[in-house]
Amino acid sequence: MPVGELATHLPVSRSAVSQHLKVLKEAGLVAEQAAGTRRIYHLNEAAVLALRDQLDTFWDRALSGFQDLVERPPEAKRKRKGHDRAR
Amino acid sequence: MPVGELATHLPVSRSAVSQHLKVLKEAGLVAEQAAGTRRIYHLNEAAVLALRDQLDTFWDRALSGFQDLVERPPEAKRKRKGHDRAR
DNA sequence: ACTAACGGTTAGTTGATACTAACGAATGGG
DNA sequence: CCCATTCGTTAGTATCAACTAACCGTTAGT
Repeated sequence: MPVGELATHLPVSRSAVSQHLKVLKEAGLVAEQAAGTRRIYHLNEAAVLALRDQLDTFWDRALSGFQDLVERPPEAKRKRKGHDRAR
Repeated sequence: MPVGELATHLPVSRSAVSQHLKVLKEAGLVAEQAAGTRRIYHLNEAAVLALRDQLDTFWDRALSGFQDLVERPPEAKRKRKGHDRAR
């Protein structure tokens, strides 16, 4: 999606959008293609999913670490429920 | 764990820890018990897990929303893998 | 060449966050 | 009562994220 169009959907200026997209691009979460004067941005879905996985791992470790810290008897283990996309 | 002890494990001042704990308490993520001059803080595990769930839901929606936005053909659905605590 | 459209970049502003040092209230022991 | 310990709170400081307006380079049509 082009920057300008993207910005029409958001409550901020086109310039702000441009700046955010720059950060996202540098992080590898979006990719950009030039089309004339337009810059078409695409989500890098694999990277976003990887980010999610990393956050998931972070949470797993954090919760595991907290469990150690308070030295409580371990509760019955609870598997994370699966999440299907509801569409 | 008492505030002062907690602070010895962290790279910030005791006062900073106290301030953070206040925010966490107000958010319901920790609970406090007075023991003399000491304040013993406990994690509110249920609340932390609920927060994680909410973040999880947020991500589900965000990813679902992004999928709509780019109007790509839906990929084969991938169930989230289960996470067992490795301990 | 001129013009319009697009978007990256810069400078400036604002508000939030995180920190430290210091103060003082509360607790408990001698 | 005095003293030491603990910790919440305040004031001040620094950093950073997020924003806007403006500028200007690039592209493409006439």
